[in-house]
Amino acid sequence: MTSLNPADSRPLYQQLAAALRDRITSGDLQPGARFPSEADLASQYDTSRNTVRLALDALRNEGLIVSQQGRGTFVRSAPPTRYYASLTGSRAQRLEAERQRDTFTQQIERQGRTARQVSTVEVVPADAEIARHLNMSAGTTVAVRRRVMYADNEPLQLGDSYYPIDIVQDSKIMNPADVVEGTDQVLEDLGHTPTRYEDEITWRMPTVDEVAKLHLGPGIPLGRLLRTSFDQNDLPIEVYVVLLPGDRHVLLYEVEA
Amino acid sequence: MTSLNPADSRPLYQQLAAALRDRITSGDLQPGARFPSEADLASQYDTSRNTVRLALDALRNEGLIVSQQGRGTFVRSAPPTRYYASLTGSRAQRLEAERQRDTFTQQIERQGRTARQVSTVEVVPADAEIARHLNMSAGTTVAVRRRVMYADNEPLQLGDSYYPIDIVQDSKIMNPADVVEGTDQVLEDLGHTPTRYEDEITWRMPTVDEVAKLHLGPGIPLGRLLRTSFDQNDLPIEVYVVLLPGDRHVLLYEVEA
DNA sequence: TTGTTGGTGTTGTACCAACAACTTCTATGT
DNA sequence: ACATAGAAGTTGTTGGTACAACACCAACAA
Repeated sequence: MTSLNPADSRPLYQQLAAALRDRITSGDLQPGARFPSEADLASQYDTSRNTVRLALDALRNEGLIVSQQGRGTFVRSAPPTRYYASLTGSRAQRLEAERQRDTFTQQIERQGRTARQVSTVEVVPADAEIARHLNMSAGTTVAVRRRVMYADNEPLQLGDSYYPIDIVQDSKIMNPADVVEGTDQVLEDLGHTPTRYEDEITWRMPTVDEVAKLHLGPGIPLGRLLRTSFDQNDLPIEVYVVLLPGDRHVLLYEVEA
Repeated sequence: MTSLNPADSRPLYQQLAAALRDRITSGDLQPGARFPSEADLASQYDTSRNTVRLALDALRNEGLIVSQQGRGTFVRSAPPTRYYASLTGSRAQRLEAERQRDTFTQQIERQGRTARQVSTVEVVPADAEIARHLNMSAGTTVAVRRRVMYADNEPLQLGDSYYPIDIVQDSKIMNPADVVEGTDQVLEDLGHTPTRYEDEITWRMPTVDEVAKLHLGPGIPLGRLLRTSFDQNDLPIEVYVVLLPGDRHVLLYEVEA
C-alpha cells in the first residue's frame, strides 16, 4: 500500500489524481500502457473504489486516460493529433494552395488518407451572428451548405457555409454534390472573387449532438472557426463556420509583421 | 415525483441529465436561476442523490450549470465572453498596433479595464517542443519569461516566452519588471527585428493547476497559442506560448487571399 | 447598532454494497 | 479441430450512509 502525504489537505481523490498524473508524466506509465484496475488502485492507496473513480474522472476529463468497459483503463497514446493544417497566411508562395482551401479532399489525401464528405443544402433565415457577418438584418434568408467531413471513415469536422441567397441562386453551390473545384472558384465565376478573410476562433465544450456526430471522446473540446470571406469590393460573400475536435486538429497561421 | 420514460434504455443518470438539459434549453429554468437542490431532484425523480450527482456532473462538464458549496446550483448565465481580441493579420494599417502586441496592458486599457501582470524569469532546459521551434537540440538552456496577466484583478491568461539565452543575456528581458515598450522592441534593439510569426493553435481541457491559476469554471477548455517569431534573417528568436480560457477569449486573424 | 452564535440547508468528500455490461481466456464437449 | 459455455476480471450503474465545508439567516447579547 502506497500512502499519500497526510499533511496534504486537499481532498483524497485530488491527491490521488495528482499522484497518478505524475506517474504518467514521469514516464512510469507509458502512453498506451494499461492502467492498474480500479480495485488495484483502491487497495494500493488504501481507499475506496469510489474515490478512485473520482480521481480517474479527473484524469479522463484532462484527456490523459481512456477507459473501456470490460477491458480496462489505458494511458492515452501520444496525442492522436492527426494534424490537419488548414489555414495559411498571406505569403505569396502559398497563394495557389490557398485558392483551394475549400477542397478538403486534397488536404486529406495529401496526408495519405481517404476523404469523404456528406453535404446538404438548405435555405434558412440567418441568425443574429451570421447576419452580422454578412452585413444583413437577422432573419434574412440565406443558403447554407452543411458538410460532415470524414477522413478514413472517421468524422473529422463539421462545416457550415452561409451565402447571401441572391449571389448563389441557381449556382453549383446550391447542389449538394461535391464542388470539386472549390466553392471559392464558383464564387469567382459568379463575379465575386474572394480577396480577404476575417477569422474568429473560439473554443468550448461540445453539446451531446456534437459528441454523437463527431464521435467525440470525453474531455475533448471543440474549436470553432468562423471565417468571413470578402470579395473584390470588400463585400461579405460567405460565412464559413467549422467545428474542429481538439484531439484531431491544429490550426496554423503565418503572419507578416 | 416525475418519472422518466421506462422504455428509455439509457442509464438513469443520462436520462436525468437529458431531462434537466431540456428544462434549461426550453427556458423553464432561466439563466442565473437557482437549480433544484440535489435532494429535491432525488425525490422528484425517485432516485438516489448519487445518480443525481452523476447527471449534474454531465451538465457541469457541458458548462450549462455551476455549483457553489453551501449556496446551491445555478443555471449558468449568458456566456460572459469578455472578449479579448488579440491577434491581427498583415494589413498595412495594423502595423503600428502590431508592433506593440506584447503590451498586454494597452489592449486591456483600451477596453476600459485595468491590467496587471506578474512576471518571473528563469533559465531552464528547453523541452522537445520549444527546442524544435527554436531550431536547437532539446535540453539546450533557454531563458523563459513567465507571466500571469490580469484584467480587473481576474486572471485572464498565462503566457510563457522562451528566448535563446545568447540573444537576451543581460537584456531587459531577463528582468522580471514590466517591459513597457514591449519585448519586440527590445529584441529589435538587440539587432533581431521580428519580421514574421508562425502561429499554432490548439485547444484542450485544463489541468487542475491551470484551473486554480486561471480561476476556471467547470467545463471551460483552454486555447493554446504557440507563436514563433523570426527575425530579419529568418532565424527563430522567440517562442511565445499563451493559454487562453475559452470563456474569455476570441482570437482574430485577418488573411489576404 | 453591532457582533456573535447557532440552526438549517446546501454542495463536497468518502465510504460501503450489489449488480449489470462487457472482454478475455480457459475448459469442456462435440 | 472447432465451437460453445462458463469463469474470472474489468469498468459502468445504482442504491445507500455519514460527515465536512460552507452560506445564509434569525435570534440573541454586548
